[in-house]
Amino acid sequence: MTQTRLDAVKLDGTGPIYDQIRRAVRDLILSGTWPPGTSVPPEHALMEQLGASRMTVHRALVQLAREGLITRRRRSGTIVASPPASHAMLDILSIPDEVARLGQRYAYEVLSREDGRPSAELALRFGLKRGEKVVHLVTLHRADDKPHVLEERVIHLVTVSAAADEDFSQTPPGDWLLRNSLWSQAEHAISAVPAETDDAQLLGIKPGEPCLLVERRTWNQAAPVTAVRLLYPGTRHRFVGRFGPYGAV
Amino acid sequence: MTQTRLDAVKLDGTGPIYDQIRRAVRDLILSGTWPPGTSVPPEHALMEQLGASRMTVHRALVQLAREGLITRRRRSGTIVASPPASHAMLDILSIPDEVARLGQRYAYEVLSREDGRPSAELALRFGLKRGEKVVHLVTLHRADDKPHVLEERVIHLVTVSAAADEDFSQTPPGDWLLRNSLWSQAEHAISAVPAETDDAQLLGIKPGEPCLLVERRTWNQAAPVTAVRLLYPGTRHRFVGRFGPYGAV
DNA sequence: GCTATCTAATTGCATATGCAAATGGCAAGA
DNA sequence: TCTTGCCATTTGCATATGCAATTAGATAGC
Repeated sequence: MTQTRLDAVKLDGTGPIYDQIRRAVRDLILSGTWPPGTSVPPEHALMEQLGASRMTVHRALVQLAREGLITRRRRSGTIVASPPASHAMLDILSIPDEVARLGQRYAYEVLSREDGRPSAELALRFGLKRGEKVVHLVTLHRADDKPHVLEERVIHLVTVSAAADEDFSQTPPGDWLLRNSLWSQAEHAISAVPAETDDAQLLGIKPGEPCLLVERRTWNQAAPVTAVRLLYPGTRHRFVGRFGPYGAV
Repeated sequence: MTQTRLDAVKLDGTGPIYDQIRRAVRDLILSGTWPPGTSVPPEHALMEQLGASRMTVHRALVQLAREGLITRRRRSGTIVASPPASHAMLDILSIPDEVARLGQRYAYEVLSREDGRPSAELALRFGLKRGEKVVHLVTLHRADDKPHVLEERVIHLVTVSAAADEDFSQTPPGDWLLRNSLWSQAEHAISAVPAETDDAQLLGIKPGEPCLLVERRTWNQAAPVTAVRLLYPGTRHRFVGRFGPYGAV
């Protein structure tokens, strides 16, 4: 359990007090200053430190709890929650988990790796600037030995410098990043494309067969972290989501 | 502005009072008793009717407002919100809106319609029981005159009986349903499939070209409402979503 | 050592109170 | 008629207070 520095909580004076508190704590969590497992100061302490009433502090923390950033228990106190490993809707971030959920055996291999500045073609494909140093990886994931998804990824070394010293032989890059990087925003797009000849061969399908292409880019406070293209054989794969009229269920 | 019957709000005695109030109001909204636009009684009135303090009523309503079920304005009061026409992530429910967002001109035509009990093939495709009476529609949506998406839909008459008397010449079935039916749950799946010969011709592409297939089924309290298959030419279409580590942004 | 009991820390909930902010609608005035 | 200003209604926010529920950790008893 990490020690918490109380004076790290700073209000900015704009908007309602409860919301200032909420944002202050949220920012400490999202910035990584208070990593998952950190205990958040009790309402009492925050109340004194900030000069607000307990109910006001309470309101901020209750809201953060509903947003899933913290978990609270009587007497035990409040701790920073771990981000959910997989995401609602269509975004399952861990491919090993995804395969396990299908009840199949997972395996993967790194097909290629290049470090350094991107080639013109690579920069174009992932929208990189030529100067940015990246790790470029191609990985094939298998389920019960059959090709499951082909992953092509760049990792920005300026944001995730540790990636230079990791060989990804034990942990696939997506899972490694989940544990070794922070992200605050992601964007992804899904489309259907025909398989290129090379990719088709790797996936064990015919060229031109439909594939689901998931492209995802991830940032931490405007700094790029990673970008990935996941190519799924379309006839074998589908994304399922469940929701209600006012939001995800 | 619909008149609101105050005594419709009934607490069930289980759990915190603020949550009883929240659920009571929520249920009145989701059941359609208070349709969108209805004005919710002011905090004062609820406070007296329920014998709770204003702050407790307030807490319930504030939470419903954050969930998007109601909108509140000082002095004007609180009204039931309209369900968002389009949905976060990948689910844009209104195809006219989707096309308008691309800055293109929208048009559509109903290619076929059959009412009654489904054929064996249709029942299989949509997972229907043979006895269920449905409307079966095939609709082609165009953007700037080019085929945009091919829609095949069944509407369950037992749940949406008004569909029998609607010819869908003015409003496409998806939009008509948004206004003329209630739903509480939906499930959708996205996959990539090759275009069948017939579908390819309608969409103006070659047979076997990749398409994005969105299959969505919708229920209201366990009763099926509608099921739809949307076939998008894959190379022209993509779904985009944006989110953060703890949920949609 | 093990168990039952107690204590106190911490969050959860509800109430009462007061003031602030926004604004629909009325009234007065031009 | 049109505009301006005022008032009453309604929600928004913050505080103070008190008690309930949970439970980690200490203590006492065996």
